[in-house]
Amino acid sequence: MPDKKISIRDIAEKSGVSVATVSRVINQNGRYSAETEARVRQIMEEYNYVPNLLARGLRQQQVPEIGIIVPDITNEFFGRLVVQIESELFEHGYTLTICNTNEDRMIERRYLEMIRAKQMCGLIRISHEHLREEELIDIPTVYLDRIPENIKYTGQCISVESDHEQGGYIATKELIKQGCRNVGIVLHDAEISTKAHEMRYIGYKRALEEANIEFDVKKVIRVKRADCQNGGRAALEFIERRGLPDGLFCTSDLLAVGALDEFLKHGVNVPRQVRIVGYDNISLAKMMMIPITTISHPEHTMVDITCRYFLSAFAKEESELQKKKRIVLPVELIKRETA
Amino acid sequence: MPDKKISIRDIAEKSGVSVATVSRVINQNGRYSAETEARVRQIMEEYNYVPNLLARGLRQQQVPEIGIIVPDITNEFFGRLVVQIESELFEHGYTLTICNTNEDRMIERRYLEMIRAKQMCGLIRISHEHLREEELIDIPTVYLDRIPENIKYTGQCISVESDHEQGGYIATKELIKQGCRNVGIVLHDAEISTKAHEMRYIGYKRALEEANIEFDVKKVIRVKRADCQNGGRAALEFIERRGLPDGLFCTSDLLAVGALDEFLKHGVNVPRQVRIVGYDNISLAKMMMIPITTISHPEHTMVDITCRYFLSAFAKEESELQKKKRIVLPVELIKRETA
DNA sequence: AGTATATGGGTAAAGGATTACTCATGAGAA
DNA sequence: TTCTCATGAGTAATCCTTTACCCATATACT
Repeated sequence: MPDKKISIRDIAEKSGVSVATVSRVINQNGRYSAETEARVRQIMEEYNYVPNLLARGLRQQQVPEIGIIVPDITNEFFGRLVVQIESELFEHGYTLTICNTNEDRMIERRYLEMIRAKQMCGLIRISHEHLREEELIDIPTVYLDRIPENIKYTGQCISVESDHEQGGYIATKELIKQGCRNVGIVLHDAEISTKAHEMRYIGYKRALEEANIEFDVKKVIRVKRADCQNGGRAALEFIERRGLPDGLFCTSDLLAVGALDEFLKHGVNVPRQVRIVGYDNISLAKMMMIPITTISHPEHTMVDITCRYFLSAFAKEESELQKKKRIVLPVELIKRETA
Repeated sequence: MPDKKISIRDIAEKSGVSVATVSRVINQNGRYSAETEARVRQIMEEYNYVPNLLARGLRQQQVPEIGIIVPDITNEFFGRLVVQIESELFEHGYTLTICNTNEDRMIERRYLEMIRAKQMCGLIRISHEHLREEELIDIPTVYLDRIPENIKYTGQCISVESDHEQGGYIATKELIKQGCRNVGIVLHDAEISTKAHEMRYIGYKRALEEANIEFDVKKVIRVKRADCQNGGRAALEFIERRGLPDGLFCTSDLLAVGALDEFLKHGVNVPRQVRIVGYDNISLAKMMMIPITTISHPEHTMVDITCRYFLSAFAKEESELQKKKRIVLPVELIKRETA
C-alpha cells in the first residue's frame, strides 16, 4: 500500500531542491541540470510520487480531459466510436470522460454542468438536444453523428456526420442493380428527433425515381422502434397482406435481422425471392446464417476528424477543420449475401 | 455563451456576503439566514455560477468519482454492467470514470496512476492483472467478475463474481435432463488468465459424473477465441470427424451461435438431433432463428452489491459487505428453444 | 443584572502545483 | 577589468474552495 500522501513539497525537501525545480523536472521545462534531474527522479520513484492533477488543473485553469455525451454506450456503434476516440486521445495525453445519458435530457444537462465544473477542455456531443444559451460551454466542441436541428456554428465547434441520404440512395440502388423492381422499405419512424432515417428514406425515393420505378406507399412500413421484433412483424405484414417485394431496404440492421429470420421461417428464399439491404453494419449482420448486405458508417474517419480537430484546437493551430464547420462523410456499401 | 469565469469570490462580492457564507449556502451547511440564502442563490443563478470541482477536490483531498477498469466496453456484458453502475452512482452524486484497457496491462497501469492522481474515491477493477504493492491504491475497491488469481483481501476491498462452476453444472444438467447421454463441450481455452471457462468445464464434468455418464475427451473441443467462427469450426469438427453429440454445452454464447448456424447449414436439426446450451445471455442469443438456451449472469445483483459497497464505505458504515470479502453469486438458466 | 448559549457571518489558512520574477554564478566579449 | 548573457535554481503569488476559529448580537436562564 502506498505511503501517506506525498506532495511536491516533500519531494523537493527530500531531494534538497525547491518545489519549482521539481515542478520543472516533472514538466520537463528545462532550467535544471542533469544531476538535479536524476536526483529528483530517483526520489520521486522511491516515494512512488504521483502529481496531484487537481492542483495542476486548478492552477492551469484546465484539465486535459474531454467529455463525451452519448445516448447509450451499449449501442454497438456508439460503443465503438467511444472506444476508438478514447484510445486515440489517451495516446495524446487526454482523458475521455463518458457521459451516458440514456437519452434523458435532464441527465445530459447535469453532465454538461459537471463538465464545466471540472474545467474540462473539450466536449463531444452525440445528442439532438438543443441547448439554451447559458447551457453552452465555451470549449472546443464536436457534434458527432447526431446533430441538433437548429445548430448554430458559433464559437469553437464543428459537426461530423455521415450522409444518410446517400446511404439510402446507394442501398436502394444496389437492390435495383440486382434486378429488383418492386422495392420495399422498413423505416424506423423516429418521431422525436433523429432525422437520419428520414434522410435514408429520401435517398430511397431518389434511387427509385432515378430508375423510373414508381413510388408506392404500400411498400413503406414504418415502425416505432428499430429492433428485431419490428423487423419480423414488417416481414410478416409483407408476407400475409401486402405481398412480397423483391427487394427490401431496412433503415437499420436490427430490422433487417428480424425480417430475414421471419422470411426464412416462412420459407421465403433470401436472396432469391427477396433481397435485403440493412444499415449500420452491426456485427450481428455478418453473423447471421445468411450474412446481411448493409451500409457502413465512416466510423474511422469520424473518429479521426474528431481527434484531429481537438488536437489542432488545443495547439491553437488554425487548421482547415476549423473553417469547414459542417462535415458530411460518405458511407459505404458492404456487399454480403442478402443482396 | 457563459460570461468569463465566475468564482465564489465574485458571487460573494455581488451578494454582499463573505465567501464563507456563499460556500455554506452551496453546501447547505447551515449558519446562514433564509434571506441570505435567497440572495446568494439568486446571484448564483443570475451569473450562471458553477463551483469549481477541482478546487473543492483539492481542498477536500477527494473527489466523488469512481474509476472502473474494464477490458472492453464494447463487450455487451461489460457495457451493461458499466451503464448500470454509472447510472446508479450518478444518482448518489458520484461520477464513474470508464477506463477501457483493451486488455492491455500497460494501459491499465497508466489508468491506475491517473485514478490516483485525480484523487478518486473508489475503484472497480474488471481485470485479472496482478498488481505490485506500490501500484495498489488505498481506496475502497471492488474486484468485479474477473478476479486476480492471488488476490489478497487486505485493505478496503471486496470481490464480486458469479459461480462459473455452478453455471457449467446446471447447463450440462439441463441437457442431461432433456435426455442427452452424449454431451459434448466447446470450451474457450483462455490460456493467460481467466479461470472462468475452466470452472465451467469442471461443472460440466461434475454433472456428467453425477449422472453416471462416462467422461470422454473426444467430446471436448478447445478453441483459442470465443467467437462465431470457432463455434462453427467446432460444430464442423463434430459433424465431419468426431461424430454428432446429442447435446452440446458451449462455454460462451458466441460459440453457441456459430455452432448453431453451422449445424443448421448442414441440415442438422436443433434441438431434435443436437441440443445446445450457451453461456452469458448475450442479446444475440435470443435473436437467432432458433433462440438459444443459455446461462445468465446475476448482472443486476453484481451491480447492486458493487454500488451498495461503495455507498456504505463512503458513509463509513460497517456493513455486512465489508466483512464478507469474497462474494460468489448464483447464475440462472434461461430456457429457450435449443435445449 | 450577569452569565451562558445560539445564531449569523467574517477572516484567513490550508490544499498542491505552476510560473513570473529574482538572483547568483560563471563564461565570453570588449 | 568590466559588462553581458546564459544557466540553474529559489521565492512567493496564484488558482478556487472549504473550514477551523473568531466575533458580534440577541435571547434565555439564574
